[in-house]
Amino acid sequence: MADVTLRDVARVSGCSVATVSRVLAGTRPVGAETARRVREASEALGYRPNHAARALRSRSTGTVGLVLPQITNPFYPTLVRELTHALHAEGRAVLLADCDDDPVAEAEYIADLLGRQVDALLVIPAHEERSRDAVTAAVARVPLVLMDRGCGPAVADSVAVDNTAGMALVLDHLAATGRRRVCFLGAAGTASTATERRGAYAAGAAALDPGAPDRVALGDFSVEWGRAAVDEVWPTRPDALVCANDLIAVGALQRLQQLGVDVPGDVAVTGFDDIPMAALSAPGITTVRQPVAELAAEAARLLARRLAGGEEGPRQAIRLAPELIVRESSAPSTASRPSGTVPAPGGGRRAVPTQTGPSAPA
Amino acid sequence: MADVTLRDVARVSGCSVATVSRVLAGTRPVGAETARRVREASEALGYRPNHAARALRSRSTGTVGLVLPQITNPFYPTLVRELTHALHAEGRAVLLADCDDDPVAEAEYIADLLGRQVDALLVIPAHEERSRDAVTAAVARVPLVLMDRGCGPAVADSVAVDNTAGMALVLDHLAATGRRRVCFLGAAGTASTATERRGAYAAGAAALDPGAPDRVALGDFSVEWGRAAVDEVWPTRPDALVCANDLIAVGALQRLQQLGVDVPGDVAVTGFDDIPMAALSAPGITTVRQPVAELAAEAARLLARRLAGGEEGPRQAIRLAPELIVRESSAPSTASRPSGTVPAPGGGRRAVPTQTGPSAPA
DNA sequence: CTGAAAGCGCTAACAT
DNA sequence: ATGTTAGCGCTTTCAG
Repeated sequence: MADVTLRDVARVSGCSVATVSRVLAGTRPVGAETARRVREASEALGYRPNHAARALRSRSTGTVGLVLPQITNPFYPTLVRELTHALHAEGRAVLLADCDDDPVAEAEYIADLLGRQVDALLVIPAHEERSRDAVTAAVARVPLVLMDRGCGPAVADSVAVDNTAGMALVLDHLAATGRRRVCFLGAAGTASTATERRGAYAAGAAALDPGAPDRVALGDFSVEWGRAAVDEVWPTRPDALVCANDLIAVGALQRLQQLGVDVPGDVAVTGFDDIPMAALSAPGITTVRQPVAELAAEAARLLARRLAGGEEGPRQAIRLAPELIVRESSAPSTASRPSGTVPAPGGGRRAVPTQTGPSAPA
Repeated sequence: MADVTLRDVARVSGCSVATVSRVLAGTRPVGAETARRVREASEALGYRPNHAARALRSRSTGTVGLVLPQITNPFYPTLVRELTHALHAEGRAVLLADCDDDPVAEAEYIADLLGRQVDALLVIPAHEERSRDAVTAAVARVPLVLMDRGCGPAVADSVAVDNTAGMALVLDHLAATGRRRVCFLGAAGTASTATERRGAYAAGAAALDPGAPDRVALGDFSVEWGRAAVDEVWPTRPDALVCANDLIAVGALQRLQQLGVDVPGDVAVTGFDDIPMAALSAPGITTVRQPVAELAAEAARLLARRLAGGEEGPRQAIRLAPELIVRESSAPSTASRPSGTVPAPGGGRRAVPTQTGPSAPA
């Protein structure tokens, strides 16, 4: 309450402010007895360092800015949580900015955060191209790590899941469970998550069926698009819908159920990200889980490295391996129907089960 | 990049640092011509105020701390978004701390944020009692607004939805659609959201059925509990499950579907909060929508008031009215099935629809 | 190992 | 209306 300063601690412990500073920061060796007295006094007075003063003097605020496109995107809360925890563990605080998918707002937030002397920036760019200038400008001022999405080649250090590997996990799984007429419900646009996932689909789907790479519908990463996409592709009678993220999968599932289509009997549905809703949906959605805690830890590590080692060293692009989470939405089409369910009207061939756990690694 | 300071601007524009400061902050009248020169120089040099210095001197960082229990609780992302937008609009930045439902961590974050000289604190307390000391201590140092949950009587200004009114909306709706054997799936514990909602249920349910106030199962605010709670209450054959939040409702719905129970034919299910999942669930969940944007705006307003007007004025406890969102999960039990849907096997009586929009006010 | 002193960049008295 | 000056609380030379 009463703002206790270094001077107060110095007075009470009977030494100079310099000594107190050294004890508390551990910057330089201090006599054991003196150190004890200082710590005692500091404790007794309830001393709290004034970060503003410290920042002014040491040019470091112990603060990092986190700029993201939409906290309401269900993939981000978990990421934010892991990031804040990782950074707090290093004694840093997190300034949060939600730019609402607007690159202009994003640029303003970045500028504002730089003005507030953040030590570093963590950015999930809102747009592949339109975020680039602001990010590039920021990179020149502070360490900056890009997360989740890219923003041009080698613009900054980056950490993301290996989307290509994730899509391969899905396709392998579908192949192994007898699906052939797969079809991709993806997102148009240049976001790296969109391009990488659809690229990986195109590359891998040919192994299932020569026609598969062309069975692609592109919209955005939303539930609404998932619903609409089903109407677009259903006439081609696919036996699996590979969705570019879980929201699309949720939408697809809804529309299929509305149409009376049996999932997974008639068609399998898969997602990407493993947002909470994927597990809670009925049927549960088979998806690719991003290693969120590890992504956060890597980002924090990269930042720490730049903050310590200065600017040197080449840009790093870290890709972490995802994990396939198998749920009911992709149970083999050959599976017998669970009891308590009614056969769909369209009627489809189906037979022997192969084995499907609620969650199995690839 | 090159750190331009007030002095540089002063030198170039040919006046004193004080004048420059006054021009840029607009604190005091300055000659038009001088002001122009200053602004020009500042522009030309790319001057960026140093917030650390400003904070040290003026004892105001333009920063507010936001402490919450769990960003992964699906109700909070929207709130966080609205709060950050409201505060950014006033030129403040937001320091985020997720205490992971741990009052001890919460206390540490609060102390840390105070050390970082936040101008104010926004706290969603993790615990009704165990958060109190930290909050009380913080209230003595900076303006503080409690959100969503309480933390003892009149500890600080607070903003929350009117839980009692919300529960009344639900009960009225159920009564109007012919439900009588209602039953409450709530949360034990002393969080205000838990106590107020179950209190309101107990108070209002008697109007439907004398036995209703006693048909109560208490657990926590989770999907898992929703599932378990169904097993606990289903033997009493209720025709409506009033859930204390949407997560419980989602769990209840899942378990009911697993049991082959028809919703809303056999039983209606309602939630509270209107998290995104409530709309996306199948059937959509009837729920009570919190006026999130308004809650955020009120909180920002309260903070601004304290920040401007000093400490004076009595503590305010603002309660905002919620809105009932009617979805399929509570359609009258007499409703006919939408076309394109397959009859469930368990077979339940059902008939004419009354009218159900995807979203209707009470 | 410790103390004295010089600011970090800015704002707010206090002069003029 | 403008300039001068004194710090905000801390870290960090530089002496001792």
